[in-house]
Amino acid sequence: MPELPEVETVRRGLAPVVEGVQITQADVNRPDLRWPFPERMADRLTGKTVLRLRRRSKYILADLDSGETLLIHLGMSGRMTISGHTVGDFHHPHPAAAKHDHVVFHMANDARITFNDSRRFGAMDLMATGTEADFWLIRDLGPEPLGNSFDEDYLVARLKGRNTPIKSALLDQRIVSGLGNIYVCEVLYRAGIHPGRKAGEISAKRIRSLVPLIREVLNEAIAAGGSSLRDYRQTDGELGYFQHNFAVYDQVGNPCPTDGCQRTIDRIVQSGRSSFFCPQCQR
DNA sequence: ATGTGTTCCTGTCCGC
DNA sequence: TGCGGACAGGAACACA
Repeated sequence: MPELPEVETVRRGLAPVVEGVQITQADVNRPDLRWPFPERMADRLTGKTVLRLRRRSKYILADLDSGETLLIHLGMSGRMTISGHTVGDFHHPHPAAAKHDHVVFHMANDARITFNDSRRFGAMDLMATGTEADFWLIRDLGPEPLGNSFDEDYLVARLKGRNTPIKSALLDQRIVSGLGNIYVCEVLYRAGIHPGRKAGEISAKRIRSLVPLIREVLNEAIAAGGSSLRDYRQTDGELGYFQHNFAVYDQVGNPCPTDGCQRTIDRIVQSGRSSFFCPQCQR
């Protein structure tokens, strides 16, 4: 589920609770998620202080005072929740252990961070801090969509001659990293581009228009605390609310929100994934 | 190299 | 209620 805005929301929720705080204990309740955990992961986390929480694409990076960085990917169903801390005048009590609580971080400030992932498409790994450029999970990622190296000229050059549908191209993390199914659908709606259109056949002008729209959609979603689908929550249990702003995602049969458009939102399947769009407004 | 389909896993929902 | 099938925020992998 989590795309860039959800991961950023999780990072922002966790940061004030864990930055500068020691991990007193790490419970690792199974040997793997999508891949095996790194050797002696619990030992390499225990007693270490989290210096800083960063984000790269859909990865949360926790820099430790041991010189290692913990990488966390939430996959489709990964969740991180905080308990044992106080927000305003509300104290979040520790809940009972739940099914699929795979890793639990006990912090020196009595907060507890629980990683729960029913589908186990998530991942955790450790790398030497500062070696992102070479690290297998990070090295092939394209630019951050909210960063300076992602711009109109880059996207035009990158999509030139590509035969793949624009929907697939924007989901390709090597081209731009952080978008997922929801936000690609929303971006293409705002750009008026049909998801099935071949990337290389779209005019440079229309490709250029995608760049500010990608930034706009992601920034709006971050401001809304991400999208809460099914039971996704922010770290403090609050719901994000960007899902109320979906124009097309999961809106099959609902009216197109464009003024004067009489059509309803349609769905097609592209490489096994749903694309939602307005057949009138997106060409 | 590029494009496409499959696969990992669990949970939920919908029709019968 | 039960059962089967479709579908779900990701992305590596195998194969044409």
